Amino acid sequence: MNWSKYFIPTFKEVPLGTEAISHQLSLRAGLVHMLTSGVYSYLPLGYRVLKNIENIIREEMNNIGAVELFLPCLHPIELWQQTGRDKTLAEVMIKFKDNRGRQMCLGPTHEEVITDLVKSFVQSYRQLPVTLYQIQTKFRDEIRTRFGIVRACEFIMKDAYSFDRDQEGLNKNYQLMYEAYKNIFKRCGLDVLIVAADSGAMGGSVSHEYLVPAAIGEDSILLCSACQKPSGVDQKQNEGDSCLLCKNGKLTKQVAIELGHIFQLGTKYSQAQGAQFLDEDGKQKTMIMGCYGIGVSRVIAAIIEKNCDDKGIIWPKEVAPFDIEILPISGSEKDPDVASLTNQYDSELMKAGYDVLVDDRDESAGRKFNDADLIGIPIRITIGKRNLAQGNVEIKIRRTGEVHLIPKEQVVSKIAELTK
RNA sequence: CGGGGAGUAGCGCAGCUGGCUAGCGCACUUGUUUUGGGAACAAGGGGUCGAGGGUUCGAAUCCCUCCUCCCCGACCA
Repeated sequence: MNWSKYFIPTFKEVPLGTEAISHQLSLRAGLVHMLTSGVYSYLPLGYRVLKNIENIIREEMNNIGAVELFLPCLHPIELWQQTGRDKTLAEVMIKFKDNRGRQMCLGPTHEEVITDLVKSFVQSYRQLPVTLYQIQTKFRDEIRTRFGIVRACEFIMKDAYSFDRDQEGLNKNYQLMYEAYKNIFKRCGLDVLIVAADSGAMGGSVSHEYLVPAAIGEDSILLCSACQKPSGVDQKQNEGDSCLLCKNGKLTKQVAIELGHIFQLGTKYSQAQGAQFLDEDGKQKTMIMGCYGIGVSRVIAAIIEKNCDDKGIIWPKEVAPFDIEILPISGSEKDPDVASLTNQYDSELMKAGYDVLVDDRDESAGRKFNDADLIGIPIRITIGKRNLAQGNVEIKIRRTGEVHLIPKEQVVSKIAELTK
């Protein structure tokens, strides 16, 4: 992919009215663009990152037997009246009447829709358990948006729902999700803390939050000053208490971003909406539900927040918009050697399965270097006359800053070695 | 919704105690020279100064109302 033909608007200046580093970098690196407060476009580079995260999620969901589907975001209000959440979620719900006069809303979440769907098709215990998920836009009329895509009115969420015939089945599904979530965040390059949480307006009993400690966090948790772990299953302890786990440290308050939340819902929705099935013993029973959410777009902000330096973003391998950036030094494109090596590496690396971005713009070297640091592609290949005079090409690792001067014939094999 | 900050070219800003034709840096266009860490020169293009009203001979600048964006709080998954 040539930079000149892609759409990557980068900025040197810090955008007005931004404080969070992830907010600044997501705008400066041309990942997203604000339409109005809390509403963002995903530009090609940001969209690639989003898709990479989504695919990690898909793999891990599919791995535990969850099945992807796609639910509508346009809902009739009657559906929400069945559970009473037309009232409890009234403040965040975006409502309007359509041209036929029907009261509609844009889905802030999908428990009602999925329950309605599953009850239409599942009548027997033989059809259970079922776990379905989607990756979709949610709409929430936030009173206050925050830090760009961290808290937006329109955002991408992965939400999964499990339906079981009994609590034992739910426990099993819950445990599968619990582990899958750990894998997802790990693959996104994030160290998450998992804490038992209040299930709030979602209802249900057991619930866990996946949090990343960061300056821009909205949730506060108690962390041990010594072992850096959350205070365990009991968040009722107060700041300053001793850590129950390592016994060495004191608990201190730490803000964190909530990226995922899993809930054991029980029968709150299935009861209200009449989602029942005929069990083996011939009795009608209510389905037992769980729900499992990840703020996909918010994950991007968290990754940037935790993976950057003063020059820009440092993408973790699996979510990077490109694997490799080839940077021919300005002016030297006209140099036949530089040009042919650029093309050669581009096509060989593509054949080897890498996503390659070539900065083919006619810009000064400094400009290209700074943009490369800003958008944070993990590996940079610099081809310039200076090193080429000795037959060498430079490979630089964005995260560590380490530089390898490699004979030009060995570049592709060196990349293979570095990415092993 | 309470408190604070901000809105002047695509981006970042100056100008604002009432007075020249609204400016600077970056970006953009054309040309020439450049090219290993945000190049140089020259010539250009681009503005309802957030909106509306008021005061005045004259308003980006003073007054009033409103809108938008950001931060803190409250609220929330």
